[in-house]
Amino acid sequence: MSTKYNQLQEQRSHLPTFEYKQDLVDAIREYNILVIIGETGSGKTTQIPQYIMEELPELKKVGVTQPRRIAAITGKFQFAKRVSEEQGERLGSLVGYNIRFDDRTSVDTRLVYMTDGILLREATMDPCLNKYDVIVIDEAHERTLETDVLFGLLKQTHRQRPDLKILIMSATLDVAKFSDFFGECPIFEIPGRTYPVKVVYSLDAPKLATIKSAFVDRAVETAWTIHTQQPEGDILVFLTGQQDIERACKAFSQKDRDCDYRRQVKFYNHGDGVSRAAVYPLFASLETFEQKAVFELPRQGERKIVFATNVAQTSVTIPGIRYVVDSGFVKEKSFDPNTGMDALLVTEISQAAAIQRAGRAGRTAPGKAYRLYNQESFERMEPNTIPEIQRSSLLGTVLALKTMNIVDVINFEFIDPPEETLVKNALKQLYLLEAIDEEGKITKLGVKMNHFPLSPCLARVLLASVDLQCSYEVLIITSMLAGDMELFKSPRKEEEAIEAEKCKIKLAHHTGDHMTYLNVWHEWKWRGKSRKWCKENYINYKVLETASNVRSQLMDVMDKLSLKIIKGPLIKRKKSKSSKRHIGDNDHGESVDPVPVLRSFLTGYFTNIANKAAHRSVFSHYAPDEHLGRTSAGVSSTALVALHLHPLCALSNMLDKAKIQYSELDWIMYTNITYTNKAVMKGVSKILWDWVKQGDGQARIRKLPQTRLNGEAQPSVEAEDLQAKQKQQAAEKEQNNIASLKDLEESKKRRAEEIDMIRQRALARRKKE
DNA sequence: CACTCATTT
Repeated sequence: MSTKYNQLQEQRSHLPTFEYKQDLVDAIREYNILVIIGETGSGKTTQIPQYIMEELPELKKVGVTQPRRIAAITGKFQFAKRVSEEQGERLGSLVGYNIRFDDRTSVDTRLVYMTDGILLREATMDPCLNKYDVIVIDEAHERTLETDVLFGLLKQTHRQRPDLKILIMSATLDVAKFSDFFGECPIFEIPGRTYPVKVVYSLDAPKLATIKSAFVDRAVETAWTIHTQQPEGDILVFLTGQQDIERACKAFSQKDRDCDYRRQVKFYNHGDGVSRAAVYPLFASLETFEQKAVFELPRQGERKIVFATNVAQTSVTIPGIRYVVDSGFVKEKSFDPNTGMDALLVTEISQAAAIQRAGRAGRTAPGKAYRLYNQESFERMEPNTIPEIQRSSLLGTVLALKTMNIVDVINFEFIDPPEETLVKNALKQLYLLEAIDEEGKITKLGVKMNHFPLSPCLARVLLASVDLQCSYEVLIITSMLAGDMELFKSPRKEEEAIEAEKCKIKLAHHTGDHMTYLNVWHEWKWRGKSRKWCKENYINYKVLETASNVRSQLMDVMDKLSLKIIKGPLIKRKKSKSSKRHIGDNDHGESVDPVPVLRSFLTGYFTNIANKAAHRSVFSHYAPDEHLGRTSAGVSSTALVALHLHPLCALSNMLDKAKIQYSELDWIMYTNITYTNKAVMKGVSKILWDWVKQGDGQARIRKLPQTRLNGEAQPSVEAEDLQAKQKQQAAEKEQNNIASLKDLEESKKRRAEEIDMIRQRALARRKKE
């Protein structure tokens, strides 16, 4: 061990941080808040926490956060393990890590690496973080939602516990902002170790906007030019999504097949003979084994060309990349508080992202980055990517803050405050879910909801299911929905696609997706949780595997809160001639009654209901009044936008295969909605209007105007007048509701305009400083 | 016939 230990110590002394060890230690001793700029390859993540342990014994417990688990486990989990070895200890004793489903710490652990989500959760329970003497926020430049909330909390904590050492570690982006936020604290800079990257701009593309329609083809062309004219080194091409990538891979492979390498490849030094291209797609939803190939070395005489999404920008590092092709675009999600929907749009990247993408070419040797846009376009880009907190639903965040008794959430000290409407939207939703009261204070129910690692809506559903006596079933469905990953695969080969459709139909429940999920779970369990069965039925094993983990975690929480897990009532299937066991049936030919299950879901999603148009497979959102989803013109925009079923929905499938008729559909509830080029619903089940009427959700909606959800002063007389007026309007609207749905056809044009407006707004939000 | 980038408790 001692030889290895000595070797490791020797290696440590060659890292760029080593030179600054004493200065760093002095700075940490002197200042309680410090910003550290550490470039890639400086060794900051592994070394600085160790310096604290070695030189500052009075600081007993050190917590270091990372934005992703992948960093804590695979690639860089090595760092928890590595640091342990460097300290001559076993992982989990002196040095450990704590991520969801995997806590590797003990009472003796001094240094713990964790995800920022874990620390945020701990902070909700103990805002002063009394357990720790040092908190290190690593990769702060990534500005995850969790990091941003932690910033605000740490600033508060600092006032109450000035002795807590706070270290903000970031790559060289926007650090003055961090220092300003933490009272102009000192900034410490450590150089990194990367190779120079030459940036090559496209000369014939005047504006980024003009290449938007053609960037895939242009990216393929550029990559091909590099492949045929540049010396050795692999190529990484940044595109936006699975479809782009698959198209690009196909086009590039075709060129590769058509090419006479001996004649056409100008610059060639892969040894002897003819070179070939090894083309790989890379995106997060790719199966693990498919992803693995990307990280293997190319065969002799081959050049690796990887077409990737943004995963390759931050989450994974591919060895051997010397050329980067940057399309200049990214698919970005942004939550629109006016409609309550996520927009997923192809948008221009920021300068910071462009720089980061280019940097991927210089990890192993000097490299080149080809931008498909010109320098002027680069200069006109936003300097930084809009932080996640300004384009996400803040439902969970606001619930967490309310749990910490922060009533005035609007004025919480965010480093980059989100738009007020974003916070207000979350406040209203939380009130409707009964998580906060009229005064904006957390309710008992809200406290319970916050215990669950779920979106507040799903947590509410789970709690409702306990009262409705079907928590066993709802727990399963909730676990499957929590990850929002695709359960059913959609293979690209035609024969396979047909097979996959058949499987989906076989597993489908007539009420829609929620019960279908339950069917899938039961079948999977029936088959001994087999991976083979998943493969044969075109089901994502990963989804069921994580659902299984989530389920046991949720069960622990339910136990702690003394919530009962109750099996729902069964219904007897009508006698059929065949003795074959039906999907979802038990051994006695009984199946789960869908009614209590769906009513539980409606408790959390009663605002997500829609009604089908007369003769088309299009739905119209039901907005009981303008408090949810309203535009400044006072028109409920969601109500005007046509909602579509996602092609993977059970109902959509059954409609296609004529298993059910359009006329059988009336009201539906959805758990998820996203704009791409239209509004698409996922997680859709049939419901009855009676259930909506019987719930107390509608009454709460009417009470909204008299609430003070951010702890504002008493409502004025004027507001009460407004409330009375709105009450009347709501009643009128209720009556006109059915009639107004018939106007759907007429409002088709307006809807198209609305969609356009919403997209414009999403883009404008990006543009806004 | 049209489909969701990336994270995480």
